[in-house]
Amino acid sequence: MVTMQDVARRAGVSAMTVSNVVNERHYVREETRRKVSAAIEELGYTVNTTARNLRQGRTGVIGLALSEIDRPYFGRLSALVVRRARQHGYEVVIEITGDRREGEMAAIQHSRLRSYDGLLLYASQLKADDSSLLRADYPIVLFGERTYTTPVDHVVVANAEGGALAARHLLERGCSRLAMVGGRWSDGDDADVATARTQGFADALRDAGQVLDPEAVRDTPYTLPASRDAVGSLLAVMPDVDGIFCATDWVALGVMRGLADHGLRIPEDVKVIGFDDVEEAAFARPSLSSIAPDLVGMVDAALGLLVERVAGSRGADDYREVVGGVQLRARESTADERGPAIRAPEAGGDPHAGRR
Amino acid sequence: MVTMQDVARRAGVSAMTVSNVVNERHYVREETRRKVSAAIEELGYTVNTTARNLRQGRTGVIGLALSEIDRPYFGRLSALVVRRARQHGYEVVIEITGDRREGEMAAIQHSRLRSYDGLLLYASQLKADDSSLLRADYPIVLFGERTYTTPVDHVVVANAEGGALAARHLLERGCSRLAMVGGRWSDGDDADVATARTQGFADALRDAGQVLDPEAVRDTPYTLPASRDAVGSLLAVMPDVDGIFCATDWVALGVMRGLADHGLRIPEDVKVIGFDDVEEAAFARPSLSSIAPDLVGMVDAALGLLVERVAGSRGADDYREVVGGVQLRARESTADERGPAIRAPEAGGDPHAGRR
DNA sequence: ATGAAAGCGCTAACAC
DNA sequence: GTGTTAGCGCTTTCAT
Repeated sequence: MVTMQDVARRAGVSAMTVSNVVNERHYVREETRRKVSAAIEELGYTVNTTARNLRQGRTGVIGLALSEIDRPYFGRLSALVVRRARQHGYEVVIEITGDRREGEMAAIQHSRLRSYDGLLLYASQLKADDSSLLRADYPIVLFGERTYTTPVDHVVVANAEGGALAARHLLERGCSRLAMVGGRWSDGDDADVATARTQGFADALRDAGQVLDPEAVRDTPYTLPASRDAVGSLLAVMPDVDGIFCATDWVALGVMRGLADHGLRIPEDVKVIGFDDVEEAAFARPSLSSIAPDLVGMVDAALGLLVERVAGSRGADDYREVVGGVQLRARESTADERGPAIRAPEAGGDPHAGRR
Repeated sequence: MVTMQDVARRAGVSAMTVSNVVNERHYVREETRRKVSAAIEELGYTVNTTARNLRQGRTGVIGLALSEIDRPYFGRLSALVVRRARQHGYEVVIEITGDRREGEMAAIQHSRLRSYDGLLLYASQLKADDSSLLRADYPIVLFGERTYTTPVDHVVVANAEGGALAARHLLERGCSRLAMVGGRWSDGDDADVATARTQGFADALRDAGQVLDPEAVRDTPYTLPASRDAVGSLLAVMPDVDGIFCATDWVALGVMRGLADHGLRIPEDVKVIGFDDVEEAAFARPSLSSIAPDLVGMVDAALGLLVERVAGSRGADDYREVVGGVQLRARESTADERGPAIRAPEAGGDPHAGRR
């Protein structure tokens, strides 16, 4: 292994000068710079990041903890985080929590153990009781969940607003027997992704004079098989359903398959709308209407908050909440029989991020 | 920040003893161990991985370089790699190459710069000419590409065999006007994923007395829009196509959408088969027949090779090639009109990995 | 079974 | 502008 010392000897300077060249500090004489650069080239020197990090008291790595990586939404999220983090000078290590509370808590522990500089945590299962963990003297930004009781930086989709958009869209397209798959009724102060979307959906229906039958909200895991099978149990309690809001597009893909298995046509018999606007949605048959969150804006905000927190440039009591905007993308799966089907897909728009 | 020294003072021992406890070395007296553990607990000590790594000359991180993360196949691959690597005691940092040769070369450079302990590289664009890079005195395992000219550890899907399986399946199901989307004719010794699958497909057709029209092989990017649009150009040269082999399932999803846009029914008018067996495939409508590689076996093999290489437990001239097995998964998209449609989906089997 | 000394490769702080 | 000194937190080596 070639060290700075080796380069310094070769170039006839001190290690410090090599360091100055490597780090592009400006006050190095041009001639010296060239000598050192030549020596680096000849010896094939690369800096030892570990040593640099030890000296600087950082690791240059942030953790990204999420439920699963092999689902379109998380794939897209990861891609955005990795790219953006690198722009901030950080590498990203991915941690899989399996969507379990223990997994999410373990990620926090593990993250500190591994000495990441900070953690971006997609937490769906952490409850207010777990706040002590989040309070940790450790830079954490929560993503995708809203926590009311704990002071913690977090970025959240406008879940309730999205649910309301979906409700109004289905009503407008003539649906009257509405259901939700992947929904859950809130049972306290906390609102996770599922309950927030359900609440927004139910509230908007109520405002329109409709009541959402509790039986019509199927609380199923966000997997393709479970979502497909949810159709059967939904039809058992509501055989004449004509509009389904799915908590995520992934759920919707399973539901569409389930409806087909029951011989139901989309959108003629049942209209379907999802949430997340993953790329698959626009190419499914029929193309899937969806609520599109401003993922790019949210990732930017989250990393901004995390980097600030790591740098300590924000006070210990100064916590922020960023709410990502949502937009309706109407496609074939909610097309009105009276109008022409909308052809898929269009380019993504540029939703706005609200900041409080 | 709490250091070993702090713990040592608190427990009334030396730092070395704390180190011995932390690393679970066996020759520590039980009483001492308890004292130290208590001090660690009280002070909330965690080891500084950076310092440990500096001392041990490793980073504990391996790089995973792949084209894109936000595609089902790569999502699944990443999930497997992350889980398996952790079992070997490594974290994984993901690098996106964008499926460009420069991206792949940059990943190697970057990886050395960042001092990862090793690199798992999904390379599709590296040519034999770039062999010097791979020869680097740096542990690299190639994944998904076959390289003939360079001595390098690599793990590869049985691409040609998979292509042949697809060909024979389509023929067996009565197709006679065959095409391929996402295929590419080889132009040299090297065979990347696309050319290997194309070759296997074409060879199997030839063996069955069919000739694959060069015009019927559409070399399009592996994206949903490009794959959908490829259907139009394919129909222009081959209006009566009745069987399409898609280089990946992702391509197939786009092709299925494109066929629908042209009013063609699957499988009645055109049968479609993909490659990779991603979860979406089994839930598409119709469910997509696919060639399923033994991903689990391949990831195990790749990490095994990489860990050996990092540990230096294999000679500098001892390079291995591992070939991952493939299996046919027949589903609705290639169903025979004469027989009943096969209902999706079944659990994944346990393909065999061949080792040469 | 435990401790003391040394040093991994780098850079902050200061001296020249 | 460039060099010297010191030390980040840990573990290897060797002594006790």
